[in-house]
Amino acid sequence: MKSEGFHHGNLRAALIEAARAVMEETSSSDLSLRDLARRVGVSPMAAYRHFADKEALLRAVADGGFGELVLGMEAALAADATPLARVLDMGRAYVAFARAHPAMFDLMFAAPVAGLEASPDNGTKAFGLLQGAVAACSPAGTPQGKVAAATIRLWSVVHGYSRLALAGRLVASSMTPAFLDEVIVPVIETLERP
Amino acid sequence: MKSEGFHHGNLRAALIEAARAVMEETSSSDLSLRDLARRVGVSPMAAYRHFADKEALLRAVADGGFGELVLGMEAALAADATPLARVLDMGRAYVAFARAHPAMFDLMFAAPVAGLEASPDNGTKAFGLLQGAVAACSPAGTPQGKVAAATIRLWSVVHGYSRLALAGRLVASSMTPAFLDEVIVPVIETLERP
DNA sequence: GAGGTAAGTATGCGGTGTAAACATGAAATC
DNA sequence: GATTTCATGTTTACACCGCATACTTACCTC
Repeated sequence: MKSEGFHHGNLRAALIEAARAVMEETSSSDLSLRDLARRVGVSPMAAYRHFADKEALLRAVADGGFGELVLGMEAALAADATPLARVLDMGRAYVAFARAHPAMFDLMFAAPVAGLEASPDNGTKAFGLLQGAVAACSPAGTPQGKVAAATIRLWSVVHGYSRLALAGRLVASSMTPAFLDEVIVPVIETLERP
Repeated sequence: MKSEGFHHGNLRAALIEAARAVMEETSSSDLSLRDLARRVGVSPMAAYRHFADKEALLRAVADGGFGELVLGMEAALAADATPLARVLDMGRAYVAFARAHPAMFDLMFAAPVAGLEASPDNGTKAFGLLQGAVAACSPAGTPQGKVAAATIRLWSVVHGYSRLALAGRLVASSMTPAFLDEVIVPVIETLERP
C-alpha cells in the first residue's frame, strides 16, 4: 500500500466522491467547493492542493461520470448477439444513464471542452465505443464518411432525447421505454442502408 | 403611448435586453443580477420589483430566445414548397440558431421547467411548429403515436447535434452544413415511411 | 536530528443572491 | 388642488461563494 496521504488520506478521491454524492442528493450540478470541503471535514482551501481551480475539480468529476457511462455501454455491447441489437442497447443505456444521473449528465456536457483531441478523455472513449458499434452495423465497404455521419446521427438522437427529457420538454407518455424505442429504432435502421 | 414608466422606463425590458447583450458578449449563460443592474444604471435590488428572483429573470430571457427561435423556424416554413423541404430547413434553422447564440441556447434548456402544460411558453410553440411540419410529411392516416415519435425523433436529432457541437464534442469536419445534412436527411426520410 | 517538501490551515478580498426597511414620485381620490 | 395610495427604486445588511497569499504541520530523506 502506498502512503495514502498524511493528513487526510487521499483527499482528491474524497472530494470527487463528495461531489458525486451532492449531485445525487440535490439532482443539481452546481456545487460549492466550500461545501465539499465541509463534508469531507477539511478547510475550504484544501481542495486547491489537488485541483487548480473549481473547474478542474468539476472536470475530474465529469470524467468519472463518463467512465461510468462507458461501463454501461460496454455492458450493453457484451449482452447482445447481433450488431443492431448491440447499438440499440447502447442507446438505451445512454438514455438510462442520463435519466438516472441527471446532474452528472449535465456536468459532463456543461462546459465546452477545449483541446480534446490532444488529450482524449472518457467522453471520447464513449464516442469510440459507439462508433465501433455503428461501424459493425454498416455493410462492408461503406465509406468512412457515411459511418461518421451515422455515428453522430445516432449519438445526436440519444443525446438530444436525454437532454429534452431532463429539461422537462417531454411529456410523460414520451418517456416510456417503448416510446424511446420508437424514437431510436428507425434511426438505427438507417445505419445498414446503402 | 402608455406611460412607459416613471423612474426608469420599462426596467423589465431593459434588464432582459441587458442579459441578452451580456450573453452575446461573453458567450456564456451565467450572468449576474448585480451586473445587469449596473449596466442598466439601477440599484442592485431594483430587479426584484419585476422578477421574483434570478431564475424568474432567466426564464423571461429564455422565453425571448424561444421567440426568436420560433421566428427562424417560421421563416424556414414559409421559404419552401414541399413538406420534406420545410422540415429540413426547420432543422437547419434550429441548429443555426444554437450555433449563432450558444449562450442563449444553453439558457433555454438549462433548468428543468415545471408545470409546462399548464402554461405553455414559446418553447412549446416551437415544438408545435415542428410537430405540424412533421405531420405534413406523414402519409394520410398515420396514427398519432407515430407522428409523435417522429416529431421527437427529429427534435432529438437536431437538439442533440446542437448540444454536442456546443459542448465541443464534434470535430470541425462534422460541423459543416453538408455533414449536418448527412446527419439529418436520413432521419427526415423515416418520417414518410409506413 | 536537520532540512526539505507535500498537504492542510488561516485570513482576507471582492463578488454574489436576496431579505428588510425605507424613500420617492405618479396617479387616484376627495 | 391637497391628500392618500401604491408601484417603483434605494439602502443596508447578511450569508455565501471562489480564490490569492501567507502560515503551519507532518512526513521523508540524509
